[in-house]
Amino acid sequence: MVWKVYQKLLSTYGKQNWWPAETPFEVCVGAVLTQNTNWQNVEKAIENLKSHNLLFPEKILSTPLPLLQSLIKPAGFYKQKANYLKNLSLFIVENGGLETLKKENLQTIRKKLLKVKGIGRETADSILLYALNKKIFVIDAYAKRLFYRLGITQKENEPYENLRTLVETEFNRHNASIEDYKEFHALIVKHCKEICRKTPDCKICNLKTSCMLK
DNA sequence: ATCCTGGGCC
DNA sequence: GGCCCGGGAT
Repeated sequence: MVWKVYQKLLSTYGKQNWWPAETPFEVCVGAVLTQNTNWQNVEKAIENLKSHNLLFPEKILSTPLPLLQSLIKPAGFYKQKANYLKNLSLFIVENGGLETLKKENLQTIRKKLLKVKGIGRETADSILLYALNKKIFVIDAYAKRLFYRLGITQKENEPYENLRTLVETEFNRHNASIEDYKEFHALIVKHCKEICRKTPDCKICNLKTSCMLK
């Protein structure tokens, strides 16, 4: 079922080629800044950091907190997120940088990431998949909503790990690649932003034949 | 007025 | 489980 949804979304929208970023560290920063925030506003914050040449963990650490806060203000929740960015940057530096961290086992990195204050499951898995190229699926509010509406899940607030396991089990049965993991999450975001919104636009939805909403 | 690719804290 | 954080676009 989940695999068919992926195929349908892929043929509808085509490849998304996520994550939009120039470096793995930019992915990490974006993953934190986009927490409960429109990506449009995240782009403004990232542009501010770029124009000050701060998109490096060491630079984030040496930036005075008030300046960091003001630069990321467009992304909202700027006081907590400034601290989150410093926590994450410190973690990366202490682990010898992203390239070194990448060599470690997925579950080892995930456990360590989740101990960083400000890095929850979705943010950790986004970093693992898109910055460290690890095979793990990212669940977000869109995926929860979409799967519930399609009838794949019964509860609207199905626990994160249940959904992740659901997708990964089926994807592995189909010998899915890391690219498939990346594309599916990106496609879910695109579909839910444009069609399967809070108030869905079912008339123009390509998934409606297999959707419980109809 | 509502919504946005959540997470921490109680 | 509920509440708070928050600017920007619509």
